[in-house]
Amino acid sequence: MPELPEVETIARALRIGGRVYPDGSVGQAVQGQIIQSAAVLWPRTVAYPTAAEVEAHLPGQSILQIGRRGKFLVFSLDRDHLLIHLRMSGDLIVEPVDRPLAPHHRFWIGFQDGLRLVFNDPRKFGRIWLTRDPENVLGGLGPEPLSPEFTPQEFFTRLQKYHRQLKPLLLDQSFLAGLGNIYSDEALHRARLHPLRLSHTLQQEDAGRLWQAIREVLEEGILKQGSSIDWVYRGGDFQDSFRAYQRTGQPCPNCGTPIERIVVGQRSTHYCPHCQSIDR
DNA sequence: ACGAGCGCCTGTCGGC
DNA sequence: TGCCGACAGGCGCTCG
Repeated sequence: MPELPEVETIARALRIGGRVYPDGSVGQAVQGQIIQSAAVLWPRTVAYPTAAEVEAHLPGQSILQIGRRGKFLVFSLDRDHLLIHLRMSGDLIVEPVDRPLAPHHRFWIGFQDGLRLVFNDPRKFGRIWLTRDPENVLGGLGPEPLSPEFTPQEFFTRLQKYHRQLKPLLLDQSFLAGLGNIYSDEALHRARLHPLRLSHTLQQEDAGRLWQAIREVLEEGILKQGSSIDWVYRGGDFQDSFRAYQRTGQPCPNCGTPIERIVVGQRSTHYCPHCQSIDR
């Protein structure tokens, strides 16, 4: 599920609790909990250091703070930082330790009061890191799109710097942290920019519209608690606000022209051929 | 400096 | 019904 709004939704739920899962149970907060045990069920889930070291180093540490950087969840512990990337199909679930382990559980942390935090990930693409310095992992990320440091002027300048198609550029986490396939298609549609338009051809006004559109779709996404699509229900409602993503053949909300689907960088890309013209 | 292709994985869906 | 390809919210790698 994981783009910025979904990861932010999960981070908030782990901080304050109250997330309702598909089975109707309600997840509790885990911020402040003391880790009692840790188990890695699929060793390749651990990107760094090793499954054995993760299991050895986590017990005894407290979860002081739960944050997000781009699509990474950041757990600040007494000594280390636990970083989790959900990739395509990962999710974090808080449940009682006496519940049987589900087939797609890859990693879990047990707490003193009988709860555990589980990393569930059917496709096994998700990764975790345990490191003293989170910058080792997060250092290459581009700006945080909802932060005050991300300004229209700075965005315009960096768009000029590259001669790249907008869609792959927006998906590049070193350019901007947090956008994925859904929110980049939605942002480009709202900004009325073609996904293959080259970044350096944007005028300041185009860049300003794109900057605004990115902030809008992310803020709306967070407000709606992310997008729920396909067979994995997540609880968010932003899918009801899609204007382009997965709307191939359906009318553009602006002009009625059928939305088209092309493949860019191996990813489905949805856009309105009328509103999002390739030439300015 | 770019974009394309592929691998990593499991599951769902539509067509035949 | 069963099989088979296309496709899925991500990203790191190689290759031109």
